[in-house]
Amino acid sequence: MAARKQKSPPNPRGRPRRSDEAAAEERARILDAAQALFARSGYEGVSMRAVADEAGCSPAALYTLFPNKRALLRNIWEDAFAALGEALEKSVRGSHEPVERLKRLGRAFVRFWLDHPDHFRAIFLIEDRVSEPGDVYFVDSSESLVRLVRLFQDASAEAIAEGALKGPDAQETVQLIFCALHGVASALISIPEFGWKAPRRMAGRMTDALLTGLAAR
Amino acid sequence: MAARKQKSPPNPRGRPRRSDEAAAEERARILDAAQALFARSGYEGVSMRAVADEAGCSPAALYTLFPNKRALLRNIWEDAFAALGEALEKSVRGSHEPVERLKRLGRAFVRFWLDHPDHFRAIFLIEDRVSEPGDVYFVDSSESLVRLVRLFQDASAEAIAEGALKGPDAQETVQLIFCALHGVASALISIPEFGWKAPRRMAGRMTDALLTGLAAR
DNA sequence: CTATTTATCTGAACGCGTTCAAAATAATCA
DNA sequence: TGATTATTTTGAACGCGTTCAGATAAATAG
Repeated sequence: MAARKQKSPPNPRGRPRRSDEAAAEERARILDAAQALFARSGYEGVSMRAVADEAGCSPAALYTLFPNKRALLRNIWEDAFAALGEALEKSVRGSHEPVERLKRLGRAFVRFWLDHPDHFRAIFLIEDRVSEPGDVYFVDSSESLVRLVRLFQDASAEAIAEGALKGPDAQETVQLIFCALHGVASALISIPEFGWKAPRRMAGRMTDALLTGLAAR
Repeated sequence: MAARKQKSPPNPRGRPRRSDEAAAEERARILDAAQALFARSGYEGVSMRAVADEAGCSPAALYTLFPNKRALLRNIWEDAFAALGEALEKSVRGSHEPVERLKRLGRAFVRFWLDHPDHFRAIFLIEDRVSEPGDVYFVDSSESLVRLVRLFQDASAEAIAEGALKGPDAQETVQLIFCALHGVASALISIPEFGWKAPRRMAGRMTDALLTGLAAR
């Protein structure tokens, strides 16, 4: 306990480290700049040089607060996850039967990404997103993401508890559903020329079939 | 008919265009160089400058034969698709029941990408893969890819014909299966820290559940 | 005040994919 | 032969993400 500031020598020499508040403020200014650029010109509009210009500092200065561009962009993802979470919650509002809830969540999940393909691309379709040692893990980086996953988890657990889905494992069930939905969004967005039969109906068909299968196994 | 060389004036002035054979040969040399570099040091080892060095020309010269880096890398994908096709064919060799065949195809499909994550990343997890006007479409760019998709299509059509899957649409059925499998591979590869319950069992669970659902609907 | 120490910031550089004007090349025409 | 013309090749440049040695800034110590 009291791990922070464990050792603060009473007379620090040299320039003092910038205060947490100052750092947070600067970080916020930079993130706002990035947000503005992303909104204005999409992912490719957000270059480190442009962000630095917008924030009024040198490109190199960004690297004192963020290890790399992806860390900087996490902020934008957080906003997207928050919006997705809202859309998901709205989709199940007033609906109580867990399997029906899962179906609605699935459709809303895919619809959200189809409506925000730039965000999906920036988040999932970039190779160097894979975590590096010392990096904050993707799935732990967003409060909203964690909460959003819980919507699926809760509905699955309930469905299993009342026998509407055959578990035994709620976690595995959730992961199957998530993979399938992610696959629909990913394939539709990243292979648009595939000749998809009914893009906007795909999520519904997928959840219906998968949940039927998970109920019967 | 006879659309090629329709108009070749008898006395062309200026330096003659390089022959088709010469162009093909040069293309092959460049692709070999790229192949070697990819095998040696993965995706990030394949830079246009490195390829040019290996092929003995200037980086700019590459752009007379390929519109961009991705077009150049399509060759490597083609090889991956060919290998995947072989793996898929091997997985259903000696198996005739169409639903069982689909299950085997599904498992083999995901297993292949999990065994070749670098290829998967290079092909699917890069944002600028999205086709541009005038570009050869991704799905049409590979003979092997087309043939591989047909394995799924044939099995699905058979399954529907004999009532083991409820269509009505074979194409849509295939697309659902493909999305689900792509989702499993994509999620497992691009979000390794998710805490997957049983990565290597996922594909089997997915195809079992999905096909059960598609049979019952 | 100056010297010292530490933290922060920046300009220059690297390799990257890509573009383009200019150079080199290879043919025909006179 | 040299002039002309079309094609290929290239060197230099752009903006990109990122790194790093050195400049600058802000505190204490004397």
